[in-house]
Amino acid sequence: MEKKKVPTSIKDQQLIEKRRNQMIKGAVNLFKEKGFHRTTTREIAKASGFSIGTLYEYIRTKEDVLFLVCDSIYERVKERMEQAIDMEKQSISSLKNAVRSYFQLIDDMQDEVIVMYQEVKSLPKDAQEYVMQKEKDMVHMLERVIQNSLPYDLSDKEITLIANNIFVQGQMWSFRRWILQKDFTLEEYIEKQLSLLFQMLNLDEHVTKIKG
Amino acid sequence: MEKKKVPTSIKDQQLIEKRRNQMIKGAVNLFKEKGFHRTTTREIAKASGFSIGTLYEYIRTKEDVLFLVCDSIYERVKERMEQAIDMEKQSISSLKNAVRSYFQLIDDMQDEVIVMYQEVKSLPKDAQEYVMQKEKDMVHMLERVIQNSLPYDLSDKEITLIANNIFVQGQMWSFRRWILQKDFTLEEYIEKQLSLLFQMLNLDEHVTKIKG
Amino acid sequence: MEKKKVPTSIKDQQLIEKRRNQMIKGAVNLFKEKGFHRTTTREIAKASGFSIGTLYEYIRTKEDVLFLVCDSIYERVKERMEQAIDMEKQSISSLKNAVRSYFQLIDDMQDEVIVMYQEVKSLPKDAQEYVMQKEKDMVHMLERVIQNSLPYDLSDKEITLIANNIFVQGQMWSFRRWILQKDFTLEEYIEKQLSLLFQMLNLDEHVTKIKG
Amino acid sequence: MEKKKVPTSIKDQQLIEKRRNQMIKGAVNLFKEKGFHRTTTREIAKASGFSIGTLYEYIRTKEDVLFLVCDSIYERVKERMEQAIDMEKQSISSLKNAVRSYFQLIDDMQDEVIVMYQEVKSLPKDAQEYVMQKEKDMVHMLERVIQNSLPYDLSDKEITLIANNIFVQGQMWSFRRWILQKDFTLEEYIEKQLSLLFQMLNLDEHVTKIKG
DNA sequence: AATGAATGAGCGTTCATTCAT
DNA sequence: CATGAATGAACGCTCATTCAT
Repeated sequence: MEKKKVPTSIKDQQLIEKRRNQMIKGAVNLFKEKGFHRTTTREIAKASGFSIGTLYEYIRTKEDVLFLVCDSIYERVKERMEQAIDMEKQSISSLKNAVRSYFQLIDDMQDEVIVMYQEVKSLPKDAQEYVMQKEKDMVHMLERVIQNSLPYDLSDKEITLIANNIFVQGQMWSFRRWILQKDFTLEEYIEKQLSLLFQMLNLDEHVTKIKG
Repeated sequence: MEKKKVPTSIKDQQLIEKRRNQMIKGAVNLFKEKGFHRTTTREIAKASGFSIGTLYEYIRTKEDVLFLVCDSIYERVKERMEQAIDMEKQSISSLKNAVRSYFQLIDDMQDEVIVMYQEVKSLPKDAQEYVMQKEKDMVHMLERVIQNSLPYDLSDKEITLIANNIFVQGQMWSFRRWILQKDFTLEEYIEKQLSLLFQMLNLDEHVTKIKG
Repeated sequence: MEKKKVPTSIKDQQLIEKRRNQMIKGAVNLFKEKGFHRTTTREIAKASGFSIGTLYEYIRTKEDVLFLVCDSIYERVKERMEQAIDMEKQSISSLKNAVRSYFQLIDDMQDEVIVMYQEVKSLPKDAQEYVMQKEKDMVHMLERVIQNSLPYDLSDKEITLIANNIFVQGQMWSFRRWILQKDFTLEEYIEKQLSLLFQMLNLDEHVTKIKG
Repeated sequence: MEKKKVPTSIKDQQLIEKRRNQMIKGAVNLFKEKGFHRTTTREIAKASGFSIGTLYEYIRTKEDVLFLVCDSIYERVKERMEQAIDMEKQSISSLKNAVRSYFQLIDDMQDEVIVMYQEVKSLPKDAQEYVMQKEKDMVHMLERVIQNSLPYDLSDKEITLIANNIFVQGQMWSFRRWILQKDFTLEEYIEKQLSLLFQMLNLDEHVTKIKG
């Protein structure tokens, strides 16, 4: 898929990158604290370290900021997932590693994940679709890991479902932190979810069976 | 927990109830369509069938409307979950029924579920906690069903985790509809999730094992 | 032609009329001084005697104010022209009276005429057409007076041209005041223009010939 | 009258002239399309073929551009009027030629004439007076032609009035095009106006009397 | 108890102008 | 001389909230 471009009146590509990174950094913090709608463009400009006029040299609308933020989060998540998932030698343990890395990464980016999940709907339709596509790509990565790791075959639907479950269980660690993070450490959470997963997949040679 | 009260200047309790129901009905539709922030108080008043002045006789702030709406949705969800879960005779099949009913109900109230999950963060802190408590109550219900249905014992943590997983898999049917509902019918989704769940719980006598 | 309606959220028709008159009065003065573009909506609100919020209860856009102003000016001009032109007993002297009244009226409404002539182009297309139609109506009135007053026949084109000439000579008294009003009093201007007109129409029994 | 100078920080006179001509050319088209206020300095710079920074090396304010444009238009109009009016051998037919040329020229420069008449009011006071002076000069030229062409004497006031009428009838062809140019071709318009003029001046040996 | 006109703080956005490079 | 990134005052407009009737 084509990278969606946000128009700007600035010509220096490096400067665009630099300023937009400032912007994203500033905006994520604000969105996390008060949400997209309650954050003003002036606050974004200030948090980014430049004036409101300069902000608008690099975007057209406030929604562009949100898009830039979402896009950057996905990009970073995807990048890290790709690193974590070594597609060469796939085995049960590589599935385990992939899931672990994914959960780890969600934990690192908790705030970003929350921002994304609460604000994508504020994006204009086309940007929403673009972002959904990215999410589909990520679920797809999980699907492939599962498929390649299992010593037996599962139907596509089952794989899809399991991948989505894992994906959402990751996000859940962020957006249900108020209920989960008082009962579980990250490690516990990861190991318990993995244990359930492997139980489900009948791959429990490596983990204690839920019920003996 | 005490029912959270929204102050009003009106004395007649019946009238308050009536007007607030009009309000919730009108507002929920608007929130579904355009979200809380994009909906104006005038629109809410109009959709409720009275004037902006009257609206403000029954609430103090716009956020009160959101709270009323969220509260009402939770109430309805909880009510239906309670009906679905027959706590008397608990068995494996009653767990199955409970999960089925829960997924069914989420499907019925898709829009409402989305409204809730996208807008709670706009609630003032105290209302957020109130609503979170309700959600905890609901997860608790699931926990009890699981505990009472299983022919063996699981640790509290495992039960909590499984309950949360089920809970979120329900919500996922709503807020990931764009990815799930093109691949699955509701029935398929329910049965496949149940199948995975029972596999995980080693209760697969009733369902085909994922892998023989 | 249908009267173009400017939407408002106010229900009380009398109040609308009252507030809009305040608005028009305030706005004409400002437009006259600094032009439409240099006048801010806050200034209009202030000059109208109410807040910016109230201003926008009675209009949708700043351009609506301009339209209201233009419409009101035309309405007043047209009204006075209609009074001045007694269509019953048309004669040479009634033509004279009509022109005199028209010039008189332009003098009374100098500022308004200037506002109109400098700002109509700032109106949105549809409002421009509406206003042009009104102007055509007014030229038409002059055409009829000419036609009915003359003791002989003129071609339609000649009548159109003469009517337009008179019409513009009127306006010219306003928008070329800096060149005309230092050489002529209004009476002089009227009588001299009438004299030239009657010379042109060969109706000079009542006026001294330009050249004896 | 002294030529009004627009300050610049550039030394090279030829370059100034060159750049300003680029500027006028670009700006006039933009002003035609969208008016002075709706045109941005960036657009002017772009249309002129250089950067916004460079634009501001050759002017101090946006209004300077407008002045340069108006000045240039007046200059061109005046120049052509001077060519058209041969002051040597003045006769009735030279009056006719002068008027014809003037109308012709207005037709050629319709858009420019409209720009001028709609935007002069946006000029600063001193520039307005400068431009008004130019217009007085032009009316003066018409006055002299009339005076020198007539076989009899007219009072100064009569001459002034007739000159202004002619002048405005020319402009009218531009700014009332929506009403005139659907009924008249330019030739028709010229001949009919000339016919009325000569009737008025009792110079109708060459044209059919309006009424025999 | 119901109405709806009034308010004004505050929003997103623009654009003339400056000035370091 | 030329560039274009940076600035921020100012704009048009919205909408939650109040309060006189």
